[in-house]
Amino acid sequence: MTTAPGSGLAAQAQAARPQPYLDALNPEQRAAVETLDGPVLMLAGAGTGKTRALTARIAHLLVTGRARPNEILAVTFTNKAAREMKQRVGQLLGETVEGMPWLGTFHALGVKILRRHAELAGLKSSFTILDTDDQIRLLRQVIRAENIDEKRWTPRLLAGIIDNWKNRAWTPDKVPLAEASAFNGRAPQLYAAYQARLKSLNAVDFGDLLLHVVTIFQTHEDILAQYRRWFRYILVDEYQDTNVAQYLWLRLLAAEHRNICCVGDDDQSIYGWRGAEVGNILRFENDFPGATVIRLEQNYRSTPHILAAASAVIAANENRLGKTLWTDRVEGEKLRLIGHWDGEEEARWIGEDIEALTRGSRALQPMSLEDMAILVRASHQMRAFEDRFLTIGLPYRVVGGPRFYERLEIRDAMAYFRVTVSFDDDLAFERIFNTPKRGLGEKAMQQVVAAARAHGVSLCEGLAIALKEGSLGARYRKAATRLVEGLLRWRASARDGVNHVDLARTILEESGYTDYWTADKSPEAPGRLENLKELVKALEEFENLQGFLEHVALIMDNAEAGEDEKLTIMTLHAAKGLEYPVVYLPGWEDGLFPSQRSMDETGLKGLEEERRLAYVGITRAALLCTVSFAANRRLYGQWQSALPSRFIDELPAEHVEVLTPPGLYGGGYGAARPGGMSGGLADVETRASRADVYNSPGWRRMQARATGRAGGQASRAPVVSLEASASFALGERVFHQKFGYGKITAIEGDKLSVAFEKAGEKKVVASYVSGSDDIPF
DNA sequence: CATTAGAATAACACC
DNA sequence: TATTCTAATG
Repeated sequence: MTTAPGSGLAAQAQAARPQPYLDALNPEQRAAVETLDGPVLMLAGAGTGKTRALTARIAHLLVTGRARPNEILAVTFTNKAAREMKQRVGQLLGETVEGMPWLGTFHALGVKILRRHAELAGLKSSFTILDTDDQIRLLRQVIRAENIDEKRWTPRLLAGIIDNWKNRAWTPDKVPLAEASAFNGRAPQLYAAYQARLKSLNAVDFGDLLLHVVTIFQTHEDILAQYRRWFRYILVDEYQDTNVAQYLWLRLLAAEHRNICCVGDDDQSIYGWRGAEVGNILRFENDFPGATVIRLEQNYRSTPHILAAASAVIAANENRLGKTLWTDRVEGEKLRLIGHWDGEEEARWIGEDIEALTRGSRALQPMSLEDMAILVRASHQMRAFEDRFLTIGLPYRVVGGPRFYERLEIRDAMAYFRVTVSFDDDLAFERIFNTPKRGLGEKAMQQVVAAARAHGVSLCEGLAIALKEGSLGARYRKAATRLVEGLLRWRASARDGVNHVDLARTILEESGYTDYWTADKSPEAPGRLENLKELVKALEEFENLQGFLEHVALIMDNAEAGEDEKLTIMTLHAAKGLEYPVVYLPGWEDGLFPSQRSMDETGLKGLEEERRLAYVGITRAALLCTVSFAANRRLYGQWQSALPSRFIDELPAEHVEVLTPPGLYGGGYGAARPGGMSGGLADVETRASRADVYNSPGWRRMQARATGRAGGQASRAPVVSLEASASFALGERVFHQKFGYGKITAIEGDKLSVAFEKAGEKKVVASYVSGSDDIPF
């Protein structure tokens, strides 16, 4: 039993220390900082300085001696946020706070706790964390083992289901019958089999990091009590995005002292698909009766127009607590809206606009690229921008795109490290077994599996045994022996304390992996070698291989430390919690944003989440926010056309400046060009027509089309084709991307029956067919 | 066993 | 369109 440190005398002595960090706070923030005891719910709108309040609160806890750094549990949503918070607390206190060991994401904290009590979950404390890729491969094995058709019931689907269950803290035996219909009712059984496989691999997936810890807390009074004593104060950021498992975790820990402070904004709840429950935030006062609720509503980030536009959009949501953000700023740009013919033009326009801003345009000072961000709904939108910016040489950085650690060569290399660290890691072993190619194929693997099964050991040991007892085909012996010897040698080196960076290099060389890529003459080979070098370099920052592997599993954000100024491209999700002076929000088209899938799957709920995403996007901007959409976009190499997002209708006209791009709606006057648009006569001259555009027949027509023909005009024809009628006539000769030419034999609504010349009679959706005379060439 | 051509399929967001 | 999977061939 430790006595409570920081109480009594120490606290009094320290209370006298200066607290300059309080001066910078408004009354609400200050209340949030100084109400230290008991439950506190901070409802903090976008840009209201909640991070400032949170960090000040931590500083206050430390300065007043209420808690030591290691007695505060602070949960953030992303690793980036955790880093930033650590740094800002350090700044407030004028020194780096050594050790806030319990400041991190739920997952990072989960690992930490689980490592201490792994045996209670049937694991060794050296367990590995599987990434999504491994998870899918493992699930495929499980599905195959049960003789289920993996085409109909895909591993991906099962992964989603299990993830969902884990988010709700359901172990296989706790899955309610009513939820168990997928996979012909066998999903819980598959889930159980999967958990068993994980255990035997000494591995966990992301969901387990929470689930196991909750289970341990629920079943081991003593351990829970220990942590309750330990974490004297609990802080939770982005509370609106916590799922049930996380909620239970927090409630278990806070139940006794109730010193829990949750910060959230129901309007920024954008992780419903990951099991987040906005209900958690709405229920807070029930869970913690007598909670102090503090609202932060003064926005320090955005100009009035931006704020008004964002507020108007979010106001369309039914289910919200309701908040009124205000600002005492007066001046500022309106939100800009612009439509484009296609995605490429959108990218081109944004590129030019950005360049104009760096030179100084509009009423704004020249801007640094660091101050600008393009926020997209889906990561595939990034490509058009990357292509464009590469050609014009505009430096950019992608956050959260295809990640470094997901590349083939990096995953291969890491698999080698993983097996070296843990021979039990069958998944990694499978990966390296014949990588690089060493003549050990499926047959060889089967023999290894047989040996491993017979002795009840891992594949790696199975291979060693098979070699020893001679059950491995003669043709495989040479290569297999080399592999086993290599692994043993590397393992021994690791044990002898050989520097892990050198060891990594050795592994890559001795395994033949580096040579493999050196010998490869394909154009991407040099890049891959380059990446491997980078990987080895990255190891330097860690103490050993294991530490590195853990880092990689949890921290997938590539926080590239770049000195050069770069523009940022990222998803809306990744942008939460960040702010930029200049923000571009491209791709506001129905179907893309709001995403069709989101609406199909969860209906109104999904739509409202999309709308919150729009709100998050707009509120990232401090000075200038530009929304854009494209009439046509390439999807899977097919041209698709779309209507402007319904969220665009929700932007109040008085806060929006509609720009007309060259070439659309018959526009094209120079005033619309970036660089040429700064005030002056042109502005006055075109204002009326711009407003008209926003309310123009063309606009209305596009709206009206929502009910009419949807999609596909494959033609690159001029703008006029937007107006061309799309109706088809019986007997008309048409062209289809896949089936070629054919004649229409029947029409039902938007479905056509077509007798194709090559493919025979097919039913197709009208939008995939074009009249044969406007085929693009 | 490896290579290859052709087919299938994919893409919503993240720790 | 770009990647991945499959079956057929070397």
